[in-house]
Order: sequence, then C-alpha cells, then structure tokens
Amino acid sequence: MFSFTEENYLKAIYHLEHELKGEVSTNAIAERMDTKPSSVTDMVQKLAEKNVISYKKYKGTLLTPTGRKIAANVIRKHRLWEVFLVEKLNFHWDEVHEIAEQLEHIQSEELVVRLDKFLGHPDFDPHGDPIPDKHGNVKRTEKKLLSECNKNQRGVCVGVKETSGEFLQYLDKKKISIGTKITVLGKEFFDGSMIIQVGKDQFFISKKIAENLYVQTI
Amino acid sequence: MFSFTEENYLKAIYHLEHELKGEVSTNAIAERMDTKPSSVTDMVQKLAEKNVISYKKYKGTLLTPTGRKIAANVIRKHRLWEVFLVEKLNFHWDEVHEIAEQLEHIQSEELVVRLDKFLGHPDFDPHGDPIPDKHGNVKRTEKKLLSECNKNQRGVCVGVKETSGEFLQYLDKKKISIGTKITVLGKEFFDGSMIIQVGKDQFFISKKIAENLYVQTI
DNA sequence: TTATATTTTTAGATTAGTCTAAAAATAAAA
DNA sequence: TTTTATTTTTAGACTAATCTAAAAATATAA
Repeated sequence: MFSFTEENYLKAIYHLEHELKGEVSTNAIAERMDTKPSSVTDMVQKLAEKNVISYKKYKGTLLTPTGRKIAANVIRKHRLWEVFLVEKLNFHWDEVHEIAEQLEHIQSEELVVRLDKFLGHPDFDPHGDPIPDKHGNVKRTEKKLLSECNKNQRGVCVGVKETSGEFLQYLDKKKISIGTKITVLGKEFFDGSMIIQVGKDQFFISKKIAENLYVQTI
Repeated sequence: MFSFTEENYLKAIYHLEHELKGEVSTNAIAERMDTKPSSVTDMVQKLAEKNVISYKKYKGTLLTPTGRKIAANVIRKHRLWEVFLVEKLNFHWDEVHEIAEQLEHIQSEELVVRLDKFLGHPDFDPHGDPIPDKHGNVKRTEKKLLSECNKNQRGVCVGVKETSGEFLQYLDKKKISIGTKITVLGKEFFDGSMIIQVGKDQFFISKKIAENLYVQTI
C-alpha cells in the first residue's frame, strides 16, 4: 500500500507536527529525512495525491486523519519491536533504534497483534515513549524528569535522558529499569539530591541522576 | 551492501542450483522470481560484476563461494524467523512464509545471533527444513517421507508435504509436530498402512498420512 | 516599500529495477 | 545439415526516489 519511503515521510511529518505544533515546512522535513527540499516537494505532492497529507504550495503540510493513523501504526510497530529487542533479546536501550527502523516496515496486521500479546501489551517502549494503540491513539502523558518531582510523589520510570554505559550500569546496580516504581521520600533544596524508594530499598541519589531519569507520575 | 532484490535473486539461485544440480538458466530464475528473462539478464550481469555469481552469456549462472554464503545467510534468517513466529507467536506452519520473506532482509548480525540464542539454536524450521549455521553450512540430511521408512526405524518429524487445515488438525490431535520422535512398529505391505509409536501412544496410520509426513531418520 | 535573503518549487538528469519488442545465440527436429 | 523452435540478450522505455541548478514565491531588512 505505502512504500517503505512513504511510511518514513509520514512518520517524520507526524513527529514534526507535534514538535512544531502546526504545519510542517518542506525544509523541516528535508532536514529530518536527511534529503533535499526538492525531493520533499515531489514526495509531499505524491502523498497529498493519496490523501494522507494536506498540502498547499509554499504553505507546508499537515497529516490527514488517515495519514496520522498510518504514521501512528508505523510508530506502534517501531516501539513494540524495541520492547521485543530489549525484553526478549536482551539488547540495551541504546542499541535498538536502527534495527527497529527496519522492523517497523514489516507488513502484517496479525504479526503486530501477536507481537503485542507476546510482549504483554506494553504501554511504553524502552526509552519511555508511549506505544500508540491499534487505533493510533497515544497516551500523551508528558513524561517528566525525576528531578522535577517533589516529596512523596510516585512515578514509573519510563526512560532516560543520558544513555552512557556508566549511567546505565549505575541504574542496573540500583535495580532501576523501565517500569520500576520510584517514590520520592525526601528532597534537598540546597543541591537537588533526593532520598528515593525503589522496591524495598531506600537510598540517596544526586541531582545529576535525578536529572537524567524520566518518570511518569502516578 | 546487497539490496532486498539482490538478496532475493541470490536466494532463488541458491535453491535452483540444488534443485537442478548444476548451472541455473535465465529462464529458470525468471520463472522462480515471477519476472521476465530480460530483467534476469540485467540482474545476473550486475551480480556477476559484484563477484557473487559466475555468469557466462547463454550458459547460465552459478553462485561463487561468497554468493553462496550470502544466500545461505538470508535463508538462515528466514528459517530462524519462521521458528520465532511459530514457537513464540503461535502462528501456524502455513501462515509464516510471507512474513519471513520480509523479516529475512533485516540487516543486523547481532540480531541474528541473539534471535538464534533466544530460540535455543534450532536446527530445523517449522517445515522441517534445515537452518544453515552462521558460516552458511547446512546439515543436508535428506529428509524422507515416513512412508519410505521400514519396520523398527525411528525418525524425527521435520515437516509436512500437505499443509491443509484438516491434515494439520489431525496431526495436532495425534500430538505430532516438528521434533516429535516417531517409531515404525509395523508396516502393512498390502496398503502401506503403519502402526507407529508417538511418545507413549501407539496407533494406526494410513498410507496417505505416512506419505505426507517428512522425517529425518535417527 | 523597495531590496535582499530565504524558502520552496520546477525542470531536467540519474539510478535501480522492471518491462516490451526485436535481434542473436543455442537447441531440437526434419 | 539445414530449418524451425526455444532461449537468451540487447535496445529502448517506464516508474520511484533521488539529485543539481535555476526560477518563483515568500519573508526579512533597510
């Protein structure tokens, strides 16, 4: 139905629409896709023809509801495969993107249904980004940094900002991973350090740690 | 390195080389790939240029060792993914080919290593075809039909010839699937029927059943 | 508000993979 | 061994996606 390339354009426009909160310019797409503006013009004209984006010359583009659904589905597949790669094949968070970029284009409705079930219907990918549901709807619950949380708040770890090996190893040691529930027991205003609870353990973390952990408050 | 299309050509030539036990003609490739001979000529010239096949005008082609290795690796991925789809996602044997045709082209050495490990280093795919190892070597243990076995022979079920729903349901009922060990307890020369042992059960099967089950004798 | 800079589009070319139609080589039959 | 049939290759054209270079539209600045 839609080519590999067309799907990638739709995905890029989807992301840019949210980042820019409005029409997406030809140049913005070209930069994101690492291609030339003239190529983008050709493609958006083709996509407009297929009614997946609305496009007015010189005015930028917006996804149509159909286009948004297609894009969300590609993103759904991308994130489900990332969960698979991390949870089942033990890849690290920062190794899976390129592979998922390929897997997201595999065509099979049934495959997605079964993969989703196999993974236990996950809501977030290993980077903490929400996985769109089968209708293309996304739980757009803004993730925030642990450092922005206050005393007695609780959150689920949904991702990291920093992805260095040292940091990931630190988290491993502290048994913090995606899905881990964290409670802020105390916060020091002087240096931003915190006392947090993870499972049955309570321990101290520096501001630097708290600034690199994304949580979704609950 | 090699495109989706080039990989498919190499795979087709690999299979045809074994089926025809020698050079593969342009027409044979065209028929297998569902394309025109003129397109095949263009492609084999390109592949010869890249040293993955040897090609003499009007004389057909053969894989070079490099080409054979690439083809075997694509087939390895295809069959590993088929195992994944059947064993982990509970697809049926006859539903997985099309999806595996796509998955076989995903590029990532590490992915194959981990998938193989995750699946427990399987030797056969759900159709009973052997999975080439990482060097491209295949255990070319000719599978044979159960009907060709004699009294007291033992074999591992490695595949089916017939793939109708009724037949697969029959096998399910009798608890026969890939990897199941079968012993021929008796064989009736008059009608080719057999008494076989499967696990602790012993039962009668008709010639028709025995003619549609592939086993590898052990 | 006119001049300048930026963005976007058009025109024409390129590459991979395919096709049709016709020519050339090989194989089979008389 | 000629003739006929089949197979294979070449030549030229098409589509999708890209590019460069130049033109047109829009935005910015003097």
